[in-house]
Amino acid sequence: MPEKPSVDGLEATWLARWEEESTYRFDRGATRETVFSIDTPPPTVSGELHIGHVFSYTQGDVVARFWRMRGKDVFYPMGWDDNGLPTERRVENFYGVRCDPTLPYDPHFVAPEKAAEKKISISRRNFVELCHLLTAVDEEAFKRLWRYLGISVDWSLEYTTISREAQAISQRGFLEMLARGEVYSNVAPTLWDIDFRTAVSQAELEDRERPGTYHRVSFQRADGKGAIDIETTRPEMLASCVALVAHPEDERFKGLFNSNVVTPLFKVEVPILAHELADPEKGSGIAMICTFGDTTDVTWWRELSLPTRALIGRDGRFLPATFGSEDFPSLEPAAANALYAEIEGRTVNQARATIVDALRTSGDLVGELRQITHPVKFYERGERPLEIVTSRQWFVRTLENREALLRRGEELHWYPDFMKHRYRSWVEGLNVDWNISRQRFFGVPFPAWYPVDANGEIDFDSPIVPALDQLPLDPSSDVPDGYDEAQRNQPLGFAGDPDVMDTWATSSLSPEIAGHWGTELFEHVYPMDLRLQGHEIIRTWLFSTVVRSHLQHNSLPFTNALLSGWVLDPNRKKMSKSVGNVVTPLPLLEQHGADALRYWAASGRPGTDTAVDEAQMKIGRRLSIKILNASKFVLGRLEDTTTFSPRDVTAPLDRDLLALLGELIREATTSFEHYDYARVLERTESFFWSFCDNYLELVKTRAYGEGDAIDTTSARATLMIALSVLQRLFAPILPYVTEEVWNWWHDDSVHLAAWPSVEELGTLSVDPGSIYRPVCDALEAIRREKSTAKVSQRAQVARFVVNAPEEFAVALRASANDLVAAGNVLELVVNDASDASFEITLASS
RNA sequence: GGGCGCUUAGCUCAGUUGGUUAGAGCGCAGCCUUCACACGGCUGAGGUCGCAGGUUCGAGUCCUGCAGCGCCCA
Repeated sequence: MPEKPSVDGLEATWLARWEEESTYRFDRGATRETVFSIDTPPPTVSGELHIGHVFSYTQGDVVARFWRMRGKDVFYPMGWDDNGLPTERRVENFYGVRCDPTLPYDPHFVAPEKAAEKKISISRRNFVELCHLLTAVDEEAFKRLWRYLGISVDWSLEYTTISREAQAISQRGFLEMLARGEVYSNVAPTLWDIDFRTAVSQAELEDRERPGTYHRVSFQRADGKGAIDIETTRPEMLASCVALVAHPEDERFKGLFNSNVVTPLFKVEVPILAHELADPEKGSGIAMICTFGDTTDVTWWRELSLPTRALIGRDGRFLPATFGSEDFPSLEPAAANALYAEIEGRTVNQARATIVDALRTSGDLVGELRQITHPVKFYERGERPLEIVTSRQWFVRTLENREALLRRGEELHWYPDFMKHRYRSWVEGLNVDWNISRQRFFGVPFPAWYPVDANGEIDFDSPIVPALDQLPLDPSSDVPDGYDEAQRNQPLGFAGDPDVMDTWATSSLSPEIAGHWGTELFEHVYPMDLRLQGHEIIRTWLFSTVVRSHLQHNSLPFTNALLSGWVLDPNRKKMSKSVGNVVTPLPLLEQHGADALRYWAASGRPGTDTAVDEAQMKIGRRLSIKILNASKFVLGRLEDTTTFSPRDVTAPLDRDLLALLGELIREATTSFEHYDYARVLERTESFFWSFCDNYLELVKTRAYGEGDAIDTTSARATLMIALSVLQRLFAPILPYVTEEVWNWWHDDSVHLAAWPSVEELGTLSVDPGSIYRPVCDALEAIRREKSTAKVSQRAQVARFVVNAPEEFAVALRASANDLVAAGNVLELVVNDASDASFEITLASS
């Protein structure tokens, strides 16, 4: 035990020890009954360490540590989500490169130290190599942070989502879904980011308020009986207009349904149709349907069985089209083609200017333009509005499983419970199947090839798939059975699937990847006991994991979901890179210590957003120091700490302290079982301060001074027992300081010690608090008197008269010696009275 | 537009099934250099529990409506 204990430097000491002794190693021989398995988010290793990580992972670690002390074999792995677009983005910016899949591999390529102004184009393989290189570096940085924080994962269970095993598992999952018909490929309207040149899923959408302009455009009725005005923010889509639509109950348009109008400029005859999604309040109450201006267009197109006249290409520019053809009818093809020639190959904005000019010239633009603000759909990582592009994609059937997925949501235990609404409203709002293919590079390839017919056409409807034992594979370099490499992309040969899986398609298998699906281990850890994650990824990670487990195993992937809140900046504002208020954890860790940051994180209740609060960290640090000092005081003068038992606790005050401690244990245990770690901290902390301020003060003379041997033993035994319990109650939250003080009197780790139980306190037969509380009240009265008189707390009290009701009086008489010693009281008089009152006479100094 | 959460002391938050004078920490003020702890201790001041109704012997807690803030979904 150090002369002057300090919380500084505990991390280095104990990290090394835990590593050396494999304190947190999972017992692979454990059975399902004794295992507590945790599915923790594989963080995106973007190189940016975030205080939000500290917050959320600490909350999970606290829970893991509790279950470990409860005697569970805790399966607590850690993974890194290194595949996918965020990594590609980081590699592009970090090295100043861009992937060009048409380039050949350069085995001698060395990435520049610093990104140049102009991006270098490199081959797909070179690009993927850089992704591996950089994520390995980033993962080390994350790992250091995790370890410093004291996260008790078993690092031998570390995984990455781009590893060969993760790829094999992802590909197996895909092939089994394909075999069961749960995944299909289709050419369909797809949400498309024109900058990233990839499809994105509904889960990756976000609405952003953007200014827009309503253009009122006039459509002539085909029967020549006048015109219909529509309002649109996307006049450039006019060439792909396939219908007008109004609400079925809208009296203004009821008589016009199923009659035709002619589009201005392109002169295409289109019907007026009815659909509930048409909003009578919006614009002129009647809208044009184009293929495809937004997701509502897709719904209308599908539900009203409209033709496809898609014109936006993968680069966001207008595709070639010939009016007067079967697909693009027109009453005046020559004029339509002449105008279309001006927008073909142009961007959306350029085309808009052209079309608006033409409408103005033709007189079909009615009235003034009207500025509005409206929600526009963006890819969450994107900078320009999404377009809807028709392309071939793989989809997982989520829509037809909607009801079953809703039931899974009900089956899951949510902490906090109200978070289930997030899941439910998301599932209820699904309107397209889950698109899992991405036209990108650093991801898990689809394990499929397609036959190429004699004309060189690819037959996407008959994929050639490998056997499971051939996984993982890459169809762009591996060859299907029965073919050879020379037949790649040749007539009567084969073509590999060019896409990679969405990153959620991989991380949705985190239980399978972490638990090594296909081995016996998986049977011992799946379904996981606990999923831990932030609430912002309910619709992505949680939802997709539930989908995959439901389809693959007909089960929930985990029994309980613990949702952590957001971390807000010190001013309670959302942190974002663009605002520049993102807090990095390392300086805070170094300044306040890991236990202090954990204290702050554990104060945030499940699901509750919490601001970065250095004051709170300082309180955590102060608590840690107090634990050091109190432990030192209790243990410091005893040579033997092993001989005390609850049977030695005989004094009424001591028995009552243990009774109160028993209540604390009961509450802490129940709270932890319901993942309410914040309450455990609050109650334990409060008990501990009272223990230090009151109990220690009351018994220090009896325990360590001259006195009656039996009473001394009773006090010492109580101190030992209480200290042991308190150190263990704090251990999940403050692992460093508790390990330090535990080590002063134990050989084993506190983190492997048994969670405190009421049984270890023995039989007490005391009404909890019936003695301790009145005695504390009396002690506080003495302190108040001395404080008011502005004298030292050590000042002598000549006479202390307590007028007390019977029970109060009994309590005081039972611990009169302690009270007299702690208050430095010369004469204590306890009188029976109906109401409690104190008379304190200080000794003259 | 539908839904969820929050609103309690200057600040951050507890308040479990309705039950005495509503709690904690920080901050503030005063005091104590005390033999575990000055990276400390003791004591104190400070609240018409967002607003308006209702149920009840009794409401911070239950019900209805409203307002503000935040979020989810469309």
